[in-house]
Amino acid sequence: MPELPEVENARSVIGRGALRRRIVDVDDHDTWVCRPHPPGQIRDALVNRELTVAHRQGKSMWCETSEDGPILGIHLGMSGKIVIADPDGTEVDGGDYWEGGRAPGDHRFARFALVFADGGRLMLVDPRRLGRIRLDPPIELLGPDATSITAAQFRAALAHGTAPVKARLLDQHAVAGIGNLLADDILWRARVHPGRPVDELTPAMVDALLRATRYAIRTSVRDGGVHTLGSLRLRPPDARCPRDGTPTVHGTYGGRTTWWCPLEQKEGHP
DNA sequence: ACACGTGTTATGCG
DNA sequence: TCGCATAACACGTG
Repeated sequence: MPELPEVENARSVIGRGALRRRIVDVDDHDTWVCRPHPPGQIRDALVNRELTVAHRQGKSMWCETSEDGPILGIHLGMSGKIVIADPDGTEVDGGDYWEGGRAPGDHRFARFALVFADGGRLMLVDPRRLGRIRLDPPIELLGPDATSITAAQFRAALAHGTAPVKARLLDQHAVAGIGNLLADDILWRARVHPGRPVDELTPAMVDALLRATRYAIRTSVRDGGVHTLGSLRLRPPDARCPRDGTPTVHGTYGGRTTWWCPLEQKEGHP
């Protein structure tokens, strides 16, 4: 499922395959994925325009449109994928990221589409319909992007409150782009317990978390996904910490299943 | 059949 | 009002 590396890949798919092509039709009939827009509203706003630039911040994408048109917001959710197809339906580009069991060319779950003048199309393929398409999304609410966050911004994101650090890392308003697997990897790498309240983090822990964030983001983007992260081996069956062989434990923080090494990531005061 | 899920958001509580 | 926790969302997969 998409995390930041997959979203960056999807953005590049849009950048190389969907810009500067005149839009002649839009399939926006799925009012769940396209909420809050009624059917036809996105079409009316985009027909005869072009996408001009594709942006990403965290796991959110958006495109600028020609002639001072609206911003088109795109979010993949947990199951979405961007696919570019030829006029005859042949898939031209789906990126080289996660397929989620989908066979290339399977467009049964296309929930949204831009149709270009030559008949080609950009589709959001999304079986679970957890993705989102909307006009003028509230991008100003996003925190600093995890790929370019500064030390000062990172410290500020963890500075206040009592939330478990794992929940704060997942908060897209604090830092944009950290998903469940990346958060577990960052905490494991930094040897910080996921349940530690952010106001009980020491400066050394915050520094370790920043370094771990940069490492995890950099390597997973380079590798095109989170699947090369060592922390995946914290997960069952019979999972053991890749560093010390301790059987791992799991719980729930920030509403998501969380795995950690009980030897290295201890609760309580350091 | 049933539980689970790599994401977000509405709702409710103190 | 704020910060945080939880349920809900939708549906394929194991």
